[in-house]
Amino acid sequence: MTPIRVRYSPAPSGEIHVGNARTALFNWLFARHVGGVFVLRIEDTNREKSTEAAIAGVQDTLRWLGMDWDEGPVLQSGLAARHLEAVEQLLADGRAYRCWCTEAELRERNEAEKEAGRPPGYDGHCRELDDEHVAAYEAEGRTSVVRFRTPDEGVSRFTDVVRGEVSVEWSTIRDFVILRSDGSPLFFLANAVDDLDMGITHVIRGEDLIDTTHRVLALRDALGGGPPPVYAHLPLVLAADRAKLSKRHGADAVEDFRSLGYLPEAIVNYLALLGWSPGESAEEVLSLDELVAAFDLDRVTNSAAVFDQKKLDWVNGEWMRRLATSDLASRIEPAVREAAGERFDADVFAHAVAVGQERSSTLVQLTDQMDFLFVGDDAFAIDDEAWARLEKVERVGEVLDTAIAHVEACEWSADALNFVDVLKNLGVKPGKAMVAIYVAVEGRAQGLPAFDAIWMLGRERALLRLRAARERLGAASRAT
RNA sequence: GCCCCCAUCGUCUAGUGGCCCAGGACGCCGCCCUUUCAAGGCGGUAACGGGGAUUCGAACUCCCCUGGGGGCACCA
Repeated sequence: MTPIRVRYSPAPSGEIHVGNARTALFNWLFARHVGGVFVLRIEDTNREKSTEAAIAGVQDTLRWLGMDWDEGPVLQSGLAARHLEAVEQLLADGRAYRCWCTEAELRERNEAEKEAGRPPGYDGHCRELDDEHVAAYEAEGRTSVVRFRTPDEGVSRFTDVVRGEVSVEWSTIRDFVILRSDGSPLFFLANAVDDLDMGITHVIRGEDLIDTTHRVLALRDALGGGPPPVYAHLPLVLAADRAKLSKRHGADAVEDFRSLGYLPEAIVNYLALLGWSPGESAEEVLSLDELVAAFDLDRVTNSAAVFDQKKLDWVNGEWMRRLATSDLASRIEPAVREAAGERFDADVFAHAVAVGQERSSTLVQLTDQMDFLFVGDDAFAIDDEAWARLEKVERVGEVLDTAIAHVEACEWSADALNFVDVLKNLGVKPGKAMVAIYVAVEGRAQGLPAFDAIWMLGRERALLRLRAARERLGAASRAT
């Protein structure tokens, strides 16, 4: 039995888009599920659009998401000799021919085709050129490309695992270029040759490529390449407005979500749910291992899916809470340490992560919540909006006085610090009154639990902030 | 313009002729819990695009319409 082989073949022209990452994921999950081979192939035949940085970026992103590859990265540009050989073979067999038409000529005739109500595309002008014409073109100094001769009639069909029978009339597909005038191969050719040479058995990719399959399959056939691979065209990932997801919609690349504080576990989990489902009433929060075990091409959906960041937020929150606290801490420690500098305190940090873990849905949120701890007392600031909330608290002056008195006198532990009962005795609603404490101590109306915050800050620094707030309040009330 | 693909709650989806006056998840709304915000618990809102046909019976099969998406490059 031939081993199952799949490939993920991105074009290195930028960051990995989430839709693209989803394609990588489905290939990877499928390969791991069936014990096959996952090949990473970089489709860089378009040298102008490919960069070293992008090639490295693709690998970083894949690794960060938790996907590894068994072979590669194979750079398609390094396989040029073999591509050329295939072109020569097609030329010799009469399956392809040289075309000398200039860009201007093509454009002109294309317009004419449209006028005549026919589909635009190459008209076959150079199909049967005699030597005389060729010599004339060469004398003119023209350069040529190589075009593949597509059938004039008949139907091309293939069976897609998720789409079923897919077919198209050959008459609607014109002769297409497989070799540029500079001698470099195009996607169709390189794709067909490499899949053949690499023994790829399953091609899993986005639905936007479904129409190209006929051409690639015809090329493969002309090259004498045995039975075609199994095709599975995945539904597209769309933005909320049902258009193709792009930068215009905000975050669209995996790296964007990474810097927004999303966990790789969550991204991969969420992406798996886009175009695939684990089945009837099954748990949706799944680890990579669980996904591998559950994944099945048969359960791939066939209609486009809208990317919903709200659900990603939820999945991420689930993963934030699922992670061991120490693991979570290690993921943000470098950044917090760097921002804190001298003021960093390992014990305080550990405590902050522990109490922050269940109330944040992203790493950024978690980090932001503890910034009041590692900021210098002179740099500590309360924004206007938060201060307005404090001022609105009923009997806020008394609330702050009570807090100050309690913090000054109580035993030093997070439990003993709890002055909810004292506030009740004062006759104010703790739920409302505490807002003032949050603002005074943390600089914002919501954040880490207040008594933990005070404890982490230490008696001196907490009192400094509470007194400062009381003073500012006093000054304000005198002024009015 | 031509070609291809798709069509269940706002969103992701379950559903492959009777188990469905359609189930789950996110979101949203309400209540509870509560030191803020969350988290958590409980409950609620909400969908088979339209029209034909087949059938004893259609979300599921077929046809038409409509809608959405994709493709038609010397991009991949």
